[in-house]
Amino acid sequence: MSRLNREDWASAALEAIASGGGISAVAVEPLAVRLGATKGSFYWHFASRAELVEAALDLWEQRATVDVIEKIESSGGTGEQRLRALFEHTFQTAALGGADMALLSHTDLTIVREAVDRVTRRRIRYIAKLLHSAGVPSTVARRRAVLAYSAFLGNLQLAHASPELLRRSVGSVSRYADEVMATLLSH
Amino acid sequence: MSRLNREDWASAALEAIASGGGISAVAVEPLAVRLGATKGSFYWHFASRAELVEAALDLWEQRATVDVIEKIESSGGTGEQRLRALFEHTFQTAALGGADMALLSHTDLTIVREAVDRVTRRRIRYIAKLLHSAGVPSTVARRRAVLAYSAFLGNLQLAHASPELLRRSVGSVSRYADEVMATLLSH
DNA sequence: CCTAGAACATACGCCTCCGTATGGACAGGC
DNA sequence: GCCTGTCCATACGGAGGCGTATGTTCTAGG
Repeated sequence: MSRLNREDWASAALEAIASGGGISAVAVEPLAVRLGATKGSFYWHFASRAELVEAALDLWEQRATVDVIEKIESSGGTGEQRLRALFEHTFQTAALGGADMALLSHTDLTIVREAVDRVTRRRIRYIAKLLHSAGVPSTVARRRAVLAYSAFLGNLQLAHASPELLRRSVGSVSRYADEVMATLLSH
Repeated sequence: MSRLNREDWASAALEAIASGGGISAVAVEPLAVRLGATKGSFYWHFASRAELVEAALDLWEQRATVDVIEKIESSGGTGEQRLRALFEHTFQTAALGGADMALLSHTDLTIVREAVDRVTRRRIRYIAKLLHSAGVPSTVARRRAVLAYSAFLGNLQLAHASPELLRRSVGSVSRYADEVMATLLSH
């Protein structure tokens, strides 16, 4: 393995978070083993473990909001089509265990709560924007964006803790997405 | 402090979980300090830390489902009135940080996931039962119970990580409960 | 080549927690 | 009042993780 840089460590930390371990999986020595390095390397690039956690959270914030939004935005289409694409993307990536679930689980830590809060606001704001450009009045759009995101979070939680329960009661994912879309766009 | 028994320890452990610490807050030595005792006492009542976690989860399962359901059931009233009472109770206790949020955050641990799964099923089953006795056909009642619970979970999550966001977008709690009730009982 | 600094390895002290071992205190039965 | 079993304190060993100190390799520039 060649030499490592700051982002290699941050990326590995984020990966560790996403792999179910949560924040406590961001431990210097295990990560060092995983990267074929030692603590000596780590403490060259970072001043402390907290700094690594912060870097991993920054990385997550970027990938979970900015990157997704840019991808959707560059795909063209109407507001409604983009909204559909966003749901599609969300259900796919969220289902196969991104870091979202793991981070939502650690909002007792201030730094995590702040990052989650920023991501939440950015996502809701974007959903509201898409709803608005799909014809929903902006004040209503904001309320519904919050509700939609809340439903998404609950669904994510259920999918994680009781997957079979969800499979039996909710039908296919695409049909569910259609239902949600219809509810959000109704007037 | 007089002598302790098994439930004193389990109760203290559950309290530690509810106080934001999560499962990792169930540590023998800190709990011993908090109870004015030592590890010697603990390891008399329990064989291991895992056994304490299990006991705390059992206690939570009892208080978060059976006790609540019994309380609602004994309060009398129609199915609709009981449903309203359940929501009232739920929003109140959940808001001021019960153990729910902390436990939902640790479903990576098998024993927690199983307990959460059982609680989830019991709660959804009860909601469905109330909906049914309020006139909703049983199959529809079950689907809506899942959706209602999912919305509850998402709301809980938002309330925990971004409380002000929620306060601004959703109006008063009672009005929100009315909206949810109306949606669930519509046909 | 050779040197300076960047990148890394090794080894250590410290803390926190788990679990064990063992001795003591406190009750009730006789 | 003493004895047995229950309940608890003290003391220890071990593991894992953080952070530091100090040595060692790699790499670019001259």
